[in-house]
Amino acid sequence: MQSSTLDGRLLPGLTSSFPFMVAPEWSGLAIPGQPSRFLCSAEIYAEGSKIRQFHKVVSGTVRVCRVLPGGRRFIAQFALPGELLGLDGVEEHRFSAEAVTEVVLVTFARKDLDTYMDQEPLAAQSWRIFTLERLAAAPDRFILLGCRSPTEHVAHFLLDLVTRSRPVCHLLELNMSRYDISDYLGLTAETVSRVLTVLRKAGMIAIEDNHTLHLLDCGRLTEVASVSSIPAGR
Amino acid sequence: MQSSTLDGRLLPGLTSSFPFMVAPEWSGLAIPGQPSRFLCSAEIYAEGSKIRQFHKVVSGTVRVCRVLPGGRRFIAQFALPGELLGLDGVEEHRFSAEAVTEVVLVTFARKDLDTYMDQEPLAAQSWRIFTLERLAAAPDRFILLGCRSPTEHVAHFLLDLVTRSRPVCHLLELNMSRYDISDYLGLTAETVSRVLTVLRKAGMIAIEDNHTLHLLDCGRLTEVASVSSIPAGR
DNA sequence: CGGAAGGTTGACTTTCTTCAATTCCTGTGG
DNA sequence: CCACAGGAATTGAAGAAAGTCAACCTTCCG
Repeated sequence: MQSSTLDGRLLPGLTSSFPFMVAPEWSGLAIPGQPSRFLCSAEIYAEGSKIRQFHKVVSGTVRVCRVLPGGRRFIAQFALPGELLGLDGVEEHRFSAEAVTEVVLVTFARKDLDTYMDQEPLAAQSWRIFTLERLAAAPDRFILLGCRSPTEHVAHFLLDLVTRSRPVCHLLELNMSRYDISDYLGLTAETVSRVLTVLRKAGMIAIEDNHTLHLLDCGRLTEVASVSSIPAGR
Repeated sequence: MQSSTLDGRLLPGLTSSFPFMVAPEWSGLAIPGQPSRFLCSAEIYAEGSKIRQFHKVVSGTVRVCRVLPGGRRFIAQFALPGELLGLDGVEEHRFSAEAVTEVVLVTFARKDLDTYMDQEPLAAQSWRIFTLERLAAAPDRFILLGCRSPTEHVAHFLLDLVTRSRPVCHLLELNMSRYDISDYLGLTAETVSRVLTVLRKAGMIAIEDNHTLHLLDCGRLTEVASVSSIPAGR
């Protein structure tokens, strides 16, 4: 899904399963020097701040979120190792980004993006692939948020996380709190907790501790995750 | 929002308030001949079909939708005049597109996109602006779908539609049915109807007929539309 | 004129949230 | 190393809100 072919050659693209690497066609845009480090809970950028850079997560987990007028918080994205961060706006950030764990990032200059891509056709192409994929992926989340049952939504979330994490075994490291998860899914922490309990009692997952899950039956989880198990609507 | 400057010159971009026009830097990619016409309810493309083209709406309204496993339908997008259509996938369409009214489209070849943009820096840049804007806009809908109250969501929908329609007066032509609206907002038609009644009784809108609304008090509508009027959640 | 589809309204049910109480971790200091 | 404190997580009971079902009304088109 992530890579595409050009002249029969594999295009690594901007995001990659090797988070610590920057593809050669992008290295010219990376800001030189050591990757930047953020402690747990540190703010990476603030909502409303001018966008000067974007980042690639080397290690750790980042939450991209906003506090809504009523005081409620919504998390737009969890950025995992290998994924990009900081494209949540055109001129200024429309969300803030915070480190869920300790985080290491490589940084790219945003203002040089256009001139850089005019000179680097490979970079321009991998950027187009990346944006098109992301654009095409957004409606899936629309569906989850719109036609969600909490169970479907949580199950999908777990499968999504384990797919995006490198070790595709049954182990799932949940770095974020239940509150983070609920603010990402548009639910309450209580509901998330209840759903996890149901899934555990049904034997689909095992909860080693609050931040370590085992996905015991991915087949059944996938079934549960497929939207609209029951409801009618319309 | 739509246009950006390059060398002090205004970049019209790919989408524009003049739906019948194709910006000069894009004309080379447009498939020559008459714009294509679709009757009301006609299918423009099918879910799962290979993506060969994308379109710009000249006139009419298009719904981009998918029928979910349980039989429920979800509408990912309403494409209005001047807006683009057919970017709902990388290799194949992940949604189908249907004409809500009679629809006229101009068509672009998808396979020539990469080579074309390598030759046309202006086209490449307006494409980047477009995709970045769309990418940055997606989270707003996440919030609406996730933290929605039906009232907030419907009010926002009305304001969004009237903004995207040319005549920015208080008149709003609703081409789609209540079912379309509900499938777009992740609600039921009954709920949409109830909310409209509430807004009407509160004097914020007037319902001339089922497809013609007057937004009488956009200020108050905007207030209502701002997410999280009341709820706590976390 | 009549029928079918779309739209509205009402009563009822289900579901999630809310509020509250309890338990479980984690990290800190004695 | 253990005790303790504070936050995180779970669980339960009650309440609110949207969905479901059903009836009725309206509009549009043959």
